[in-house]
Amino acid sequence: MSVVVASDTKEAILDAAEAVFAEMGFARASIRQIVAAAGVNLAAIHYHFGSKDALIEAVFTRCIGPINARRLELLEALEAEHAKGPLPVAAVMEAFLEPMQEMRESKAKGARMARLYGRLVGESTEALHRMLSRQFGNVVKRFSAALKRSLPAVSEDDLMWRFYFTVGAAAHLMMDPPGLKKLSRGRCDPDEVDVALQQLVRFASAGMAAPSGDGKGERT
Amino acid sequence: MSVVVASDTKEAILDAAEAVFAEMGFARASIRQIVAAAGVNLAAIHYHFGSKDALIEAVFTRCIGPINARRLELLEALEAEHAKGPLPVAAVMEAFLEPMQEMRESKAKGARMARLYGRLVGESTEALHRMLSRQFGNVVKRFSAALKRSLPAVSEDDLMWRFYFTVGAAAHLMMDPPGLKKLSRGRCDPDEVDVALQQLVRFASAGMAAPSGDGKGERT
DNA sequence: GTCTATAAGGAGATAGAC
DNA sequence: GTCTATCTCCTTATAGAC
Repeated sequence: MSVVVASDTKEAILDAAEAVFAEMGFARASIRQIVAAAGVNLAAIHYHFGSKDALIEAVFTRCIGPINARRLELLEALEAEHAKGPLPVAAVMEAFLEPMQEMRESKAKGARMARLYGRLVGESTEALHRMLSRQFGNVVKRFSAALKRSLPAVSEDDLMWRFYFTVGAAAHLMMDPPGLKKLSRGRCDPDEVDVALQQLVRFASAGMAAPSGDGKGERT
Repeated sequence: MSVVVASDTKEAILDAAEAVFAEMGFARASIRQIVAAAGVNLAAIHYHFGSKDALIEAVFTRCIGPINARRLELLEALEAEHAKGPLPVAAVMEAFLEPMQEMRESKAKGARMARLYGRLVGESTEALHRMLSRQFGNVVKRFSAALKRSLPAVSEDDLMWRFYFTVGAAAHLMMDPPGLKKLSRGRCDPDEVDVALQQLVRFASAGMAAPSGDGKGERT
């Protein structure tokens, strides 16, 4: 009853590559480590993917695709729910941030994907940059429009800046959990994903809605 | 009148290493590229620093040290100025964020250091992590205390989370200027450092002062 | 302190048998 | 599709002359 698993070794390589890239970063990870982890032959990577760079792209797409799909799904549900009234900014931010964080809940694979996700932003070469633009273009467009609807008083440029800062905050959280744990001496634990998500949503929502300093009157 | 330049080649290596690391990342940069850029011999790096890892640490320290010193300086000036009244949160955030951004103003070296700074957070190995903790420990302690004074209504843990998110947003901005420029189709330019700083300070200040959701009533 | 020369190994990629 | 064997290149690091 084999419905075809699309080549067993190809999937094994992708799984192993995801783990190794997440742990080592793209540059330091070697294809020899990956094939060892996958239990396949060295030449298999070049047979199935052609090169290490192509493998990186494949892992990247497989990782980020479902997250972005889920983001758009949540946003659409949100827009349907609030078809008439205003779109709460916190809900929009949660639709963006939760799919990334919820991956961390399924312990093994989640943690790996989270680390990988952070690396994608951090270790940006020109090739990775082009991929990021391609993968995120639609998400950015859709969320920008939603945020514009949520916060009509904030200019489009301001929203763009703030959305970008939010991505940075989220990426930092994904990439570097030990940092916060150490600096807070254990009191703040990014591995408590629901707490982390709540903190991030609150921070980002407030940042998004910040007064635009067209005048000069900001007040704490 | 040589007042000793602390070994000419050592400085040349540090300068070149800073540039190469900033451009390539720590892992992909090779010491051969560095000695070529510095115009010194291959063996000089091992003579002066011992290993590539030690060179990374030296470059890191030289890069981050003045920034953190300036941060503390600005914070102390701020505390002196507001000895009695409350400490405006936006001013505290600016004291933290401006030294990093102002580096970018001196075009050549500034841009390199900014990129390097971003990489330090992004490309974190365990060794780099220990260094980050060491270099940032004092800064975090001092700014946490200041923020606590600025925002007595926000819990210490919340402040810690939010400070961490701010670091992520700033690092993202340092590391990945093309990302924002591309996504905004050129409208938002991180190379306009004063605009970028203003945007970041506003976003972070609002995020810092976000309502702590002790109850459940958040409102846009 | 600075150099040349080289050691010793890891990297990505490939040819060709099975 | 999978394997072995190997090619070629580049890496960090070091030994030892000057």
